[in-house]
Amino acid sequence: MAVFKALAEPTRLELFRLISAQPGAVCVCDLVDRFELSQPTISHHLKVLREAGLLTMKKLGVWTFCAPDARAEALLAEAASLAPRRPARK
Amino acid sequence: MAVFKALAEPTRLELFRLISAQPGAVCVCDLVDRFELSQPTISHHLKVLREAGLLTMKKLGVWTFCAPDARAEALLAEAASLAPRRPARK
DNA sequence: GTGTTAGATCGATGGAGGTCGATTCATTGG
DNA sequence: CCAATGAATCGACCTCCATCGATCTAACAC
Repeated sequence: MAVFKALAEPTRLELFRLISAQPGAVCVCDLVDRFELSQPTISHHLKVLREAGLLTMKKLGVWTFCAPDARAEALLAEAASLAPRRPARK
Repeated sequence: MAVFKALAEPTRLELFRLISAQPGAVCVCDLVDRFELSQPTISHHLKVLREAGLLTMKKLGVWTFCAPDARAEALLAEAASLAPRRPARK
């Protein structure tokens, strides 16, 4: 369950939220501007999200764009399936 | 999103899986036997899961029993709602 | 009372990981 | 060619946390 480890970090959760909320792809340079963190740190977090199957990155010229991975939906659905079908007993 | 932090730890994920899979409540002593970890460590992980709203614990005599919290289903559903409705673009 | 057992709490330790500056690579432009 | 910019990688530092042994508390049996 790499999804849990990836989204357990507040910055990564916010990164994924931002990228998921955008209709199109987001440039990495815009993400670096939005957070008060260094560029290497953002790059590191994006790598973790990508390796978890949550993001895809596409390089266009000098810029790199991020978008939700197609597998993200299935991964999060699988995470939600951990919930017990039967409610908790007293 | 304390749920992500709680389930990011492999031992806690397995603990929650075990407890969720059981139809009834599970005794803490059985959990300590099942894992090759010390009793304080299991106790610590159960506390984290409980504070995240995933588990409830009920003391009966000398034993303490664990069961999924009623909020667990909603918490995991909220986590799954992070997925973008629109699939990723190229 | 004492002894025993289940479980929580405390303190210390070691490792994992988030962060940064410096560097390197890649691409574009002059 | 060289310079500049976007982004990744590297090394080091530092904080957080998983883990343990030791201790403490609670509940039961005697």
